[in-house]
Amino acid sequence: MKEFRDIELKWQKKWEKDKVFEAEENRKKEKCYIVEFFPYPSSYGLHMGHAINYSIGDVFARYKRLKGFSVLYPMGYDAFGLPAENAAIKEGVHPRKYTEKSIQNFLYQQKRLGLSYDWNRLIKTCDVKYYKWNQWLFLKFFEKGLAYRTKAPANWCDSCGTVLANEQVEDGECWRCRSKVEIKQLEQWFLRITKYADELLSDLKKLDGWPHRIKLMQENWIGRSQGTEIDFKLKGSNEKLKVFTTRPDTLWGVTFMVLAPENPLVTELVKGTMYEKKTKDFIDKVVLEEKFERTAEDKEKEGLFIGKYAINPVNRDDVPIYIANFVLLEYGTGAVMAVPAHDQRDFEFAKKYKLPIKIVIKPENHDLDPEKMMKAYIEPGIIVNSDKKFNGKKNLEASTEISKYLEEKKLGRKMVQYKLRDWLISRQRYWGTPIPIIYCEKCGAVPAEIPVLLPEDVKFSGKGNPLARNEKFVNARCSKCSGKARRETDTMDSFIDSSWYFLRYCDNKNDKKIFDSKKVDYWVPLDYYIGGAEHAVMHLLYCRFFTKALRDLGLLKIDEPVINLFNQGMINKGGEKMSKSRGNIVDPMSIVDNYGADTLRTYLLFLSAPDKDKEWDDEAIDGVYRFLRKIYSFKERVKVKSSIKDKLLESKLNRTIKEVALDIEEFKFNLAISRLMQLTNFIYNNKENVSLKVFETSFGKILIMLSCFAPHLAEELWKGEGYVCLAEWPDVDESKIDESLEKEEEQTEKIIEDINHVVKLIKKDVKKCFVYTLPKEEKIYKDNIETISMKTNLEIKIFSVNDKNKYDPEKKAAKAKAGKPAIYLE
RNA sequence: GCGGGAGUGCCGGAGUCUGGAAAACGGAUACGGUCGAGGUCCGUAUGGCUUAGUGCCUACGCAGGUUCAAAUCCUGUCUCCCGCACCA
Repeated sequence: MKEFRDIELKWQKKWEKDKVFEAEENRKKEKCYIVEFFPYPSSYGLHMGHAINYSIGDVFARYKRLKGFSVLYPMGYDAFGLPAENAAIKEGVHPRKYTEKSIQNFLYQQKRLGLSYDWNRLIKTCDVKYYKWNQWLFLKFFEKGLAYRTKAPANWCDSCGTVLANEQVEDGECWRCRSKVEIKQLEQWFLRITKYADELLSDLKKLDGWPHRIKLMQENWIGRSQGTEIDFKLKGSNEKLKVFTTRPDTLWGVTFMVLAPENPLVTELVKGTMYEKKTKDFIDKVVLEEKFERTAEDKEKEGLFIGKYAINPVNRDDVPIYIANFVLLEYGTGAVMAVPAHDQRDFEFAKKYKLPIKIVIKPENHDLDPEKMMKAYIEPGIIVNSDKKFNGKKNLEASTEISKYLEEKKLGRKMVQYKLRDWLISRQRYWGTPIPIIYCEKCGAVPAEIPVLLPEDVKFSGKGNPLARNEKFVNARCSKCSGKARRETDTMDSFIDSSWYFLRYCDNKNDKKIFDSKKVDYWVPLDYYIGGAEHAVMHLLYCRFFTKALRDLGLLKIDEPVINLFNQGMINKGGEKMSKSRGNIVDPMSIVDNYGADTLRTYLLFLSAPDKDKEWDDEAIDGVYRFLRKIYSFKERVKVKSSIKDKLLESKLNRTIKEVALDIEEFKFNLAISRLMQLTNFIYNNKENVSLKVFETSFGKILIMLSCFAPHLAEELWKGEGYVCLAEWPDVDESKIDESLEKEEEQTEKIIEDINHVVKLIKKDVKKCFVYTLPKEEKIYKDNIETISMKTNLEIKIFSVNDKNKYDPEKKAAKAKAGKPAIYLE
C-alpha cells in the first residue's frame, strides 16, 4: 500500500533528522544496553533471519525507552572476511569496494525497516579506525604472553587458502565453504585462550540469563576432565613416557600402550630399527589421509606395534607400545595406557590385535572371565589383581588413594585436561587486520608500529596471500634496531574483530584510546544480546575470553560481557530452512514493498514466540496487515452514538497495558500483539458507543504500545506531543479493571450466540425473542439489551424467571440456569 | 552413544512453570450477507452424534500412574529437530 510506504519514509526521515535515537550516558536513568550480533554485510542484503533478529531487538529497545531507560542500541558491520576477497578474485572488484557497497545496501535496508539504532555509533571493522585497535590489543596480548607464535599442526582449508581455528572446523569441513580440511605443519600465531579455560568454564554458572543449551555446548567444548598423569619408563632407556588417565585405579590392568601416530616421539623411537618404514607408512596413511574420519566413533581401530616396550611403574610389567588411529595428539599427552578390560576402545583394540586382557576391577557379586567378555567392564566394582594395599577396595574410592600414592612415589601427579585448544588466529588472506609484527634478522619477532595499514594496491590471483607478494608491504625496518626486516603478511581471524566490538560502540570515535573506560563502565555488560545459536562455541566463547583478558589488562571491570543472551528461532518455509540452495528464500524487502515495514516486523514477531522456529506463510501475513489497516482506519473518527462502552473499554485497556508489558519483558511478543489485536477489534466493533474523550485517551495509549511493533503507523496517528517513541509507557489504572463488567460482556456474547443458534435450527421466520434470566442476572441482560437486539436482529424482551406477568406460552423459563438464560422465539 | 528441545483443530500457534469447563490470536477452505464486478468488510461452519437449544461422546504423539480433577505432575515408550561424539 503506497500510503504506508509514504508514512514510513516520512517518519524514518524525521527520526533521523531529529536524532531521536541517539544514546547518552544519563546517570540519572537506569541504563539498558541492547545489541544484536552485528552482521557480515553480504552483497545479497538482509535475509529474513536478519529481519527477525533486528525486529526482536528493536521492539525491546523501543519498549525500554518508553519505560524510561537510557538505551544504547547500536549497529555495526563485521566487514572483514573471505566472501569479499573471493568476490575480488572472481569479479575483479576490490574487497573494500565490494564491502562498502554491501554495507550501503545493508544500511539502507535496515533504515527502511525503521530500526531505532543510534547510527552515530556505527562501526565498520574494515575501517582502520577500528582495526588499529585490533592491532593494539594484539600487541598488548603479545606483551603479556597471551599471543604467541609456534609451529603446530594446523587445520588447512585449501579452497579458502588459509588455516582455520578448531572452532571453525565442523565435521572435518570448513565452516564457511564446506570443503575438506587437511592438516599442515605451519608456524602460526595463537591466542592463549586455554589460560582462561577454567574460568570460562566455571563462570558459566554465573550466566543465569543464557540459554541452557548454549552453556552446555560451551561446557562440552571446553571439556574439562580431571585425572592423573603417570610416568612410564621406556625399557632400555631412561626416557619417560607420560600418559594422562582419568582411571588411575586401572593402572595394574595395563597390557599395552598406545601413542598418537603423529606424536613426535614415535619417529624418534623407531629411528634405525626395522619398524621405521612400516611406521612411516602407517603415519602417512592415518594422519594425512584420515585426519577427520579418524575421530568418528565407529571408525575401525587400526594400530601398529613399533617394537618398543615401556615399564609399568607400579608392577614393573613390560608393556608393548603401539601407535593407533584412535589416539589423538591434541588431547592429554598424545599417549594412553591401555586397559582393555575396563575401556571399550582398548578392549576392541586388544581383541583385534590379540593382546592380553587383565582384569583389575570386578563386580561385587561375581567374577569376570577375560576370555568370555564381550565388552569392557566399565561400571564401578572392587579392585583385584593390583597392589595389596588396594585390593578389595571399591575402585571409585581407591582411585584418589592411588593417585595420591603415585604422587608420593613421584611416579605421577594430579592433572586437569581440557579439550579446548589455543585459538589459531593467523589467516593467509588479504582482507583482514594485518598482524602487527616485524621479523628482524637480528631481533626476531618485534612489535610493529601501529596502525599497520592494509595496503590498497594489491593484486588478486586466487593463489596464496596477495600481501606476501606486495614488496612495499613486506619490506620493513626493524622497530628496534632499524635493521633489515620483513613484515608478517598473515592477517587476523575476523573473529577477533567481533570479540570486542560491543565495547567500541560505547566510544566509537575515540582515536586516542581503544575506548574511554568511564563510558564503557557505564554501558557494559550488555543487558541483552540477541542473535542466532550458530555462534555458540565460536563468537560467544571468544568474546567471553576477550572480556576476561581485557579485564586483566586493566581495561574492564567486568568478568562477563553479556547478562542475557537471547537466541531467536530459525525461519523455515515449506518445513525447510530458508536458503538460497533450496530456493525457498523470501526477500524481506519484497515484503516491505508490498506491505510495509510495520507489517513485516509485526508479522515476524506474531508468527510464534521469538525463540521458537517459525514457518513462513505467504498468506498469513494478511492477518497482520488487516490489523494495522484497522488501526489506521481510526484516523477518521466515526459518529458517536453513545458512551455505554466507555467503562468496558477502560477496563480492557488497562488490563491490556498490564499484560502487554509483562509479555514484552518475557519476550513473548506474539502474545503482546494478539492482545493488541483483541483490544483493537473490540474498539472497532464498538466504535459508535465510546465517547470521544475515552476513545482518544485510550487510543493514544494503544499507540504507545503499538509503537514498539509498528512504529511508523503509531507516529502517524499520534496526537500527543513530540514523538510517540519518546512518550512514556502508560500507567496501569488497576481501579479501572472491572472483572465483572468484562464477564457480563462475555455472557452477553454467549446469549447472542445461543439465540442465533436456535434461530437457525428452527428454520422459521422469527421476529421476537423472549429471554428468561435468573433474578440476579436480569440486570446484566437488560443493560445489554440493545447490543443483543442489534446482533440478533430481533426484538428482545427480558424477564426474570420469577416475574409472574412474563409472557411464556411454552414454559421455557424453567430451563434457565446461571449464566444460561432460557429463550423463547416467535 | 551422550546431552538439549519439541510433538495440541485443515494450517501457524496460545494454554504446560502455578492441575480446575482445551483450542486465545491469526491463516486457509466452504457457504451466506455487503458490493455494479473484483478487492474490502461482516456473519456462519470446518472430530462425531444429537437437538427448540445452551447436551453427550471423542480428543493435546503412544501406554500407564498420581488425583475428586491431568495437555499441564510422575514413569515408560515412539517420532522429529539441534548440538557433541574414539577426549584416555
